Amino acid sequence: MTVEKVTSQDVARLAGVSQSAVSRVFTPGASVSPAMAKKVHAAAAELGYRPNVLARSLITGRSRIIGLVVAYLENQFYPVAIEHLSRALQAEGYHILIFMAENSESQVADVIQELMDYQVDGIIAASVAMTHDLSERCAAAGIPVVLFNRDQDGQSHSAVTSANTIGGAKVAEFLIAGGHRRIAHIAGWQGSSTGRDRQKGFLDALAAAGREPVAVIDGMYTRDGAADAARQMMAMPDPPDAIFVGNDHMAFAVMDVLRSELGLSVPGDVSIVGYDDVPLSAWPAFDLTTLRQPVNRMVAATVETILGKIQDRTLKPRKIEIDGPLILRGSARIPEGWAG
Amino acid sequence: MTVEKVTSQDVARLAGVSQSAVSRVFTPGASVSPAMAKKVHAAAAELGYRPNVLARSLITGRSRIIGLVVAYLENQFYPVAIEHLSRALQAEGYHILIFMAENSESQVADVIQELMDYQVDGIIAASVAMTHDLSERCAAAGIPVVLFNRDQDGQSHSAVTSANTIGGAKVAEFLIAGGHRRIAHIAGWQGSSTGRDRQKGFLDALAAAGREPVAVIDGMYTRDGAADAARQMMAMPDPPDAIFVGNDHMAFAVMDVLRSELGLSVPGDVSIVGYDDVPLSAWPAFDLTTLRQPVNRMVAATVETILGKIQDRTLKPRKIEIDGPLILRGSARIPEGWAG
DNA sequence: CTGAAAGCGCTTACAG
DNA sequence: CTGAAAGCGCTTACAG
Repeated sequence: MTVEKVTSQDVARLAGVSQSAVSRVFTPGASVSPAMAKKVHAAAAELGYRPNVLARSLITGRSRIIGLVVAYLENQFYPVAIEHLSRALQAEGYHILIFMAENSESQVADVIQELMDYQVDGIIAASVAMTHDLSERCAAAGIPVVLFNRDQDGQSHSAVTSANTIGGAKVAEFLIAGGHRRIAHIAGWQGSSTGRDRQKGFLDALAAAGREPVAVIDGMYTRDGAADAARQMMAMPDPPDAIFVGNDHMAFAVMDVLRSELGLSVPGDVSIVGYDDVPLSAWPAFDLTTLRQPVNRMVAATVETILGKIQDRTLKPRKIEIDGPLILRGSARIPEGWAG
Repeated sequence: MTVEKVTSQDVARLAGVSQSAVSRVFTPGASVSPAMAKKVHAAAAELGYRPNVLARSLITGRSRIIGLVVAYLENQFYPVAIEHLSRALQAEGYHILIFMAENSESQVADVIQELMDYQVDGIIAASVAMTHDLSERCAAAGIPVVLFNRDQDGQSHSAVTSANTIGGAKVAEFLIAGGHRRIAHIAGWQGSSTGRDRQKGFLDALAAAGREPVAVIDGMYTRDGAADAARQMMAMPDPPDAIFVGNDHMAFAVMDVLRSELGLSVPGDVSIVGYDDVPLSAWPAFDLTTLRQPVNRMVAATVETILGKIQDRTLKPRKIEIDGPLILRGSARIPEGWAG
């Protein structure tokens, strides 16, 4: 079992042409005569030659690799996003080098450093905290950074999110219109922009209607956090009759507590609304009413932003917010004549 | 915003040493005096130098990149596996270049080819079909291949699976012991080794007990396939009182049909047993009895196998089967005094 | 231990 | 259009 690396030299020799000619044949847009191309392709096919992408990257300064940093995959939103991101990038000739990181500053910093060692052309950080300093370092190194489903202060990075504040407000209006009297919120992690924005939009819209939440607890984007919050709320003397939960992943945990643990009915006793619209939400077992984050459009915007910046370094970082619809299902009372 | 690439030359100049010296300081195990190391580190820190991994790879012939090919991420088993795989490989200084592929031979062949262009040190194919020819090409190129959660004929690749035949048999014995009279099977995709092995183990064990399944339908590992199969089975004059479903992902769809669509009770009317034990299975909404695939051990075996082969090319490919336990939950009647 | 030199497999001006 | 040459940023024998 011989491990023979076939190089452009070998092909050149067999085809009886120069090594540069071989290189040109495999460089889109380079000028080669049809005769040359034919000879070279024949020799290449015979030897099974393909250009070494790494060697090419060393010269061109582009690796066609995008680094993706992601914290955890239990929330189905992320696998779905990764799948879309990966396919979209592949279609453009790019590939994803994936790094798992704890969502801590030092971990993320280490990971980004490793990513830079690989000479990635760009970095996508999905729901992961980046310090201001870190994103400036990337910018200084000419590596575009786009935050996916999270934003933070600073102008050195781009960010793509759904319109979280508006989304939170939509849920509030929907629950009010549904005639709910005691509305509560199990918030997304308040250390994240999505958690804060959804909560702000929700509470502001409530206030605009002269209403106040009966309870607000940070669910930390975890099942345990959400489940505990649900137990606390339902143990109140006057428990809520509607809960807006900061994402679907937590909403499932809340429904589990209400139905399996407390024997309550959803939406009979409590209406539940989530945020994301992951595939699971449509399954009959949950049938969750939720504010959809349009993954497809978020991914398209992310890919366009990062590739744009790679091709034209002078482009300014931009913040994109994409509006999503409320998806009506069976977990929350639907106001009569509701049209959104 | 200047994009300055700092190279070992720059560091050498600043430190007043040769470029090779700088290289040695960043090469673990190379011989350098403490004084030299200190000078170089100081200069490197000042300039923010880090070695270019791509240039290094060109010489060493190792990229420290592992290609991962995966078909779809809706089944939660895969995100979980990717997360574990990624973390385990990161801990060893390797990283994952991820490729999504349709599970078709030509698509997979294309993807593998691209992976080889990136000079990956090894390839992990998760539940994806590889032709014999393809895995031989990788072997010829000196790139170890390990199939994760799938196997097929041929000795040119390694494979890590759970003990699927034994697992299928365990489920059969459990359902028989539970006193079920009409046992059916919604099989995993029969084009896959896992689907075939689980079915074979299940049917053989049934036969060994003098029993026959009342129905066997291929669920294709999809929600739709499984849901249709469930509808067909429940429409039989004498519907099953127990169904072994080829994986958890399908089992959820089956439970949705039984409970939400047909108004049946699980396990009151029908016992359901799945295969995988994804995190979702433990959620109260499903509470699914299932044969666990020990992801941690499967991942550990995969990492060990592929890194072993990278370090020692003479190692033979190997097939590893890892036994998993039946996890008892509420979706299937538990035989009295059952101890496994 | 250290430096000068060759070379990994390519791309890309530069002549012709 | 084509070839000879330089060079991308490193590692690694080879002398000293």
